[in-house]
Amino acid sequence: MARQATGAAKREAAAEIVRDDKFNARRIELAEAALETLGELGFARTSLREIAQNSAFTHGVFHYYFSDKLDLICCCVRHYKAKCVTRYDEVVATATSRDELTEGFLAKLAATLQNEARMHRLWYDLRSQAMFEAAFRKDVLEIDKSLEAMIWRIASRYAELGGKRPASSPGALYALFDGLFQSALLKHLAGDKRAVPELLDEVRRLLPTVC
Amino acid sequence: MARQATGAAKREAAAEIVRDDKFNARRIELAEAALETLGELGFARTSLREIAQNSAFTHGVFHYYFSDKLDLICCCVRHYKAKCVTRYDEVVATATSRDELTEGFLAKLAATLQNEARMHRLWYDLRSQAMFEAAFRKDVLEIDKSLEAMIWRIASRYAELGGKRPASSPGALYALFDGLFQSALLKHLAGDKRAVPELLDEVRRLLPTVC
DNA sequence: CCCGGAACTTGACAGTTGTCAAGGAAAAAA
DNA sequence: TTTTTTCCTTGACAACTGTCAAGTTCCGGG
Repeated sequence: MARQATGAAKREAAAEIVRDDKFNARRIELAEAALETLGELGFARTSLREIAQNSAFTHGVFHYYFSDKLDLICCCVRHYKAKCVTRYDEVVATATSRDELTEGFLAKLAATLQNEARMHRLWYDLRSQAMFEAAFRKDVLEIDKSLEAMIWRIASRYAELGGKRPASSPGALYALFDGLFQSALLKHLAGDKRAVPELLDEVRRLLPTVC
Repeated sequence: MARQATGAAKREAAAEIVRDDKFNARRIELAEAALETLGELGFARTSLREIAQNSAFTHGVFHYYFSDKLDLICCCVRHYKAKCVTRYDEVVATATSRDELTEGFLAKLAATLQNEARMHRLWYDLRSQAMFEAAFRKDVLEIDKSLEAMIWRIASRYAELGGKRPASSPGALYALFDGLFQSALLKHLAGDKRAVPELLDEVRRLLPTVC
């Protein structure tokens, strides 16, 4: 009897896990669809109906899987993070010289700026929203910290390959690169063709002086 | 007859100028009122009616003086600029040593972060909006350039007082300080008491290394 | 096969939005 | 004063918003 009960309980628990997994998988599907529209229109102009229309889902589904709009967008932000934070890790892991690391980093940087401009402007948009909407802050601050760590890994490795140590704090380094990227992104979106090469030049010049 | 016509034309032109001045003055009054609500709620959550309710005006006036919502907000941004860009000029003009400049700069920086957090989060919000809304780009890029020049004036003076030259480009310097400020602002708004002192420490440490 | 619940659709709701037009008040011109 | 122009208020409009509840479809367990 006890065994049976345990068996039933186990099966039930397993079923619940499966259900939860399915539930979460669907949430991520929906979040990914939402990110498309958010990246296109920005937070201010994006409505749930617009998201639904630009996707294969109806607007009701979003309310089945998310308690409200903020919940959906928080999920989007968290999902975005996972993709973003490991972008340069391969370059860091495989580079065997300062030059190799520099060129690998710059190549990815340029590709990101050109091919994923929409996702990144959304990131800056949501980070600004976090200054108004407390519900976003926890996730945004966490992502910011992850990005800072990502930059720090690059800088540390770069310094290591030159037998040095980074010359400034993780916070300052991240501020520098993030500021440069943000500025270049805006110029790029404004149609300035020099934005990308100028960013690359600037970073190329800066790397040896900060690490 | 010719004299009369000229006189009449002159008088008419003068009247038109007066009318324009009054018109522009009113626009700025309205923009200033709008900035209050925008700073409180952010771009996404601010409606014309909300702006009107938080001010002494009715919502119709805004449509009398502005062609549409974007026109109003562009005017707000432009007006904001004028206030912002000269913030540190007095310190730069009066400081007679590196220490004096440093302390004056840091004092103003801390005061800005604490007392004008709302206006500055609005600036970051609108700069992000410019990545989506082309109508904002021209003004935003122009302000960004003015801010870069403002930082450059500080750095140049700081370097000059030490008999040196700034060690990096205006763009990189602005990116660095802007990035640090943005990050500190977010932390400050999130209730992190260490945000302000940490920003000051970081800037104090950084200034001698970049100039 | 059937049935119960999960997954999803649809339509409606109350409230808000930007915009505009008709009209009144106030000021300037005559 | 009267007339005309400027300035502003008010109310209405259609469209859109987030939310929800009633109903439908689908699927797995019994």
